[in-house]
Amino acid sequence: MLFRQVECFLAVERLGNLSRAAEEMFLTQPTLTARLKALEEELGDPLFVRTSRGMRLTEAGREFLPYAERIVGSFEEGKRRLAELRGAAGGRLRIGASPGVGTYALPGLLERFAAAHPRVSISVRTGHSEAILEMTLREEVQLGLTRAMRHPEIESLPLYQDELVLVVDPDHRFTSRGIANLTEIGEEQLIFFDHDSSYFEQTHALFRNAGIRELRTMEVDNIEAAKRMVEHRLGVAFLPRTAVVRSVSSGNLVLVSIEENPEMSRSIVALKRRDVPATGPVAAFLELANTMGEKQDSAQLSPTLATEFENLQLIDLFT
Amino acid sequence: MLFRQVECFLAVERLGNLSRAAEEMFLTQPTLTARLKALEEELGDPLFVRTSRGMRLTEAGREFLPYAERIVGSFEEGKRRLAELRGAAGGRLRIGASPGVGTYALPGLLERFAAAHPRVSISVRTGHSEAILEMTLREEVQLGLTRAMRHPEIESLPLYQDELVLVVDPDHRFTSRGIANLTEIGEEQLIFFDHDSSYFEQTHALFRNAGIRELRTMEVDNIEAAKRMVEHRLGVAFLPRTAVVRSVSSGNLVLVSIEENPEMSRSIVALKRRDVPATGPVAAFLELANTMGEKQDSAQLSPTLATEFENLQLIDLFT
DNA sequence: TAGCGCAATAGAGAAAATCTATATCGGGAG
DNA sequence: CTCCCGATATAGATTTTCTCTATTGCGCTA
Repeated sequence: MLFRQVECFLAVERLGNLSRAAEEMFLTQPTLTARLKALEEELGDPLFVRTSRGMRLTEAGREFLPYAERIVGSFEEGKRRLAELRGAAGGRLRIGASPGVGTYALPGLLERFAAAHPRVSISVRTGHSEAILEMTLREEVQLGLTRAMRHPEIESLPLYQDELVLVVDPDHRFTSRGIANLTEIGEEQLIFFDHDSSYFEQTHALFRNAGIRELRTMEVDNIEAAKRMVEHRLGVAFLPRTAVVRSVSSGNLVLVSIEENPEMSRSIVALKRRDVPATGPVAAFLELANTMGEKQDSAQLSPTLATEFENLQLIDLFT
Repeated sequence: MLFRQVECFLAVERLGNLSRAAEEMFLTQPTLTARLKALEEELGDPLFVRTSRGMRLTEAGREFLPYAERIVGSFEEGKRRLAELRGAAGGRLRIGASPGVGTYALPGLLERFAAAHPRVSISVRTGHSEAILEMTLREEVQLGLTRAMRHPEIESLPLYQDELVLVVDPDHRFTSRGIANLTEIGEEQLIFFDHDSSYFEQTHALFRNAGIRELRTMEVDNIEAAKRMVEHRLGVAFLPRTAVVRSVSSGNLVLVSIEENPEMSRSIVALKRRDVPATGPVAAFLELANTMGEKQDSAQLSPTLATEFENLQLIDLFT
C-alpha cells in the first residue's frame, strides 16, 4: 500500500494542503489523512506539521522528499519504458539467422523495420539452422530466421518461400533460350554453395531421381562465392532466388527456367519459443515480415505471369 | 498496493520460483500469483514466463527489473536515512544563537554534541534575540538559543541561568577584598559590552534604583572587547559569568562579589516552534543541553559553598 | 502411465481502505 | 470578544481488496 502513500506525500507536499491534494487525487480528505498517517507510521517520523493553514514539511519530511520522488519517478519511468517497448519504440531486437536469410532477405526487412522503429537496437547472429534453433531455445535470440524446423518448445511463423533457381552467366548457351532441361544442366559444371545446407542434398537428389549420375561439381562455402564463380563462367548454379535477384536485375547473372519444373523450395520461418509471448519489437518485426510475406506470396501464386514488374517487386522486397 | 507487488516481482525473479518466493515472504502461493498478475496488469505486459519448472523473466520483465530495484532501493534508503536522523547519526542541526550564547556557552555544548553525533552537520547563525526569534519562526534555524522570550508560536526550553558578574583586573583595589558595594562600584569607570543587550538596561536600572546617577561609562559592542578593556585597567565590567569563567580561572580577570547581592540573571533558553516536533539532531541536542543544565543548576543552588572545584565544573561545562 | 512439482483458479473469509458525517482547532473579521 | 471560516482529525459504516484453503491443470520424469 506504500505507493499511493508516497504519491500522497508528494501531492500534499506540492500543494501544501491536504484537502486540495485530496481533490486532485479524486479522494476524500480523511483518506489522505489516513494514508499519510500510515506512511509516517511506517517511516517512524512525522513528515508534516499540521497547522490550521495547511501542511508543512518537517525536517524528516524534507529529508524524505528526494527519496519519495525517486520512488515514484522510477516507477513512472519503468512504466514508460515498457510502453515504449510495447510500441517497439525502444528496446532490443535479437535475431538469429541462417547465412542465406541473414545476407539476402534480412537486410531488406531490417531496413524497413529500422525505418518504422528507429529507437530499437538490433543485433543479428548468424549460424546454421541447428545453431539458430539452439540460440532460440536458449533465448540468446528472440527469433530464429531459418528454414522450417520442428521442436516441441518452438513455434514456427512462416515468413516466405525460398526457392532454388538456376543461374548462368550472360554468355552461356542457356541464356538465349531462357530454359533448359535437367539432362542439359547435368552436363554443366555445377557449383554448390554450401555443403551443410539442406539444399545440397535436395539438389543432388534431383539429378539422382532423373537418372543422372556423373556430375561435375564444385563446392564453395558461401553463396556470394558461388555467384562469382558463375559470373566467371566456371559453371552454373542452383541458388536461392533471394540471393540472385539483384545480380539478375543488373545483368551479371541470368535466370534460366527448368523444363521439368522441379519443386525446389523451402519454407523460411521465424522460430520463437512457444512460451515467450511476442511483444514489443518482436511482435512488430513479425507483423512487418508478415505483410511483406503476403505480397510475395501473391506474386508467387501466378508464376507463369511473372513479369519484369514483379521481378522489380521482389527486388524491392528483398534488397 | 504497488510496493508489495514490486517486492514480489523481485523475490520471484531472484528465486525463479513462485512457491519458494511465497514461502520466503510468509505468504501463500496464490497470493503471489495474484500480486504478480496485478503488477503485470498495471504495467500492461507479462513480466514472467510461467513454466512447469518455475518462473522466468520475459523481455519486458528484464527491462523492468532495474526500475523495480530502484523503487525498492530508494524506499529502503529513505527509511534508513530517517532512522539515521532519528538516532541523530546524520542530518543537520541548524542553530541560531545570540552573541553571548554563541560565543561562550555554545562551543562547549557543540563540542559534546559533535562527539556524540559525529555525522550531524551543524550550522550556527548569530544575531540579537529578536533576530533569533525571527529565524526560529521562519524555520531558518531549528533552535534559537537566547534569553527567554514569549511568542504564541514558540516554546522555550530552559537551558541555563546566565548571571551577570562583576569582574575587575587583578591589580584592582577590589581584588584583595573580593567584594564591593554598589556605591564603590558606581565610582569606577563602568564598561558596558552591548548597548542592545537586555543586560544594558538592567545594569543601569541597578544603579538608578540605588540612587546612583553620574556613572562614568564606556560602551563597546562585544564582550571580548569589554574583557580586554578591563584587563587593561580601563574600568570594571558586569559580564555574563559564562563569558569570564576562563579568564577568571587563568587569572587575567578577578571575580568580585557585590554586597547588595542584586539579582542580575536571566534565563537562557532554546526557542523552538511549538508545532514542529523535536526529532533527530534537535531532540538529541536538547537532551544533551538539559543534562548539562541540571549539573549547573545544582551547582547554583548553594552559591555560598562555591568552591574552586565547582568553578572547575563550570569551566568544564562551558569552555 | 502414475506421480511429482509447479502455477492457476474458485470461493469464502478476513483485513483494509474509503466514504460520510462530525468534531476540533486556530486565525481573522466584525 | 465572539463568531465564522478554512483547515485537519476522528468515528463508524460500507465497500473493496486482499489473502487463505482447497482444488484443478499442466508438463516433466520415473
